[in-house]
Amino acid sequence: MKYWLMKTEPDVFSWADLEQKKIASWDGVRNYQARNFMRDEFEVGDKVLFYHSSCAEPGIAGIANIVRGSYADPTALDKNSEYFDPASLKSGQSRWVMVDLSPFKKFSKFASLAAIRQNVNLQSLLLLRKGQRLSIQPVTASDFAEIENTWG
DNA sequence: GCCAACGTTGGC
DNA sequence: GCCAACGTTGGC
Repeated sequence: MKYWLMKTEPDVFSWADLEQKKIASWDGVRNYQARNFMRDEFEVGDKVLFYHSSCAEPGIAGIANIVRGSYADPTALDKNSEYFDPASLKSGQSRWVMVDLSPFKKFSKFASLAAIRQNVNLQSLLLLRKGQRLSIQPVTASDFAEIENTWG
């Protein structure tokens, strides 16, 4: 089983939205590195730290489960979608993929970015690296355990 | 709203 | 294949 961190703007899609939907398609990823993680490495059962970004209090709200592996993201071909990708339409197929996930556990205490920063055991977390903008990041088993044990 | 740090695009 | 210009991310 692998561990990941996935960023989302809560104004667009939040942990509460995930709990309400039960199963959500993670569409709209338009970055090759992030796509390749989903396409090549994501497996059903992987665990995901659900991260709220670009908001008043950035941080991890809970843990989600991958319930379906990667498949074509159809929004790339949809002219009316904000995620429309002209290059995909031109080639006739979406070059982007998505996965499905479900809520697994809401954290008992929200793991704010500020609090994560202060944890001496999490200093190698990619999220804390300067200039790190990847919306999907791998997380080590030990970092995942530290986060779950501290805030889960 | 600012801006640093990236990623992508496109002319050459 | 280089690289300048441009666009995006995301914390603050």
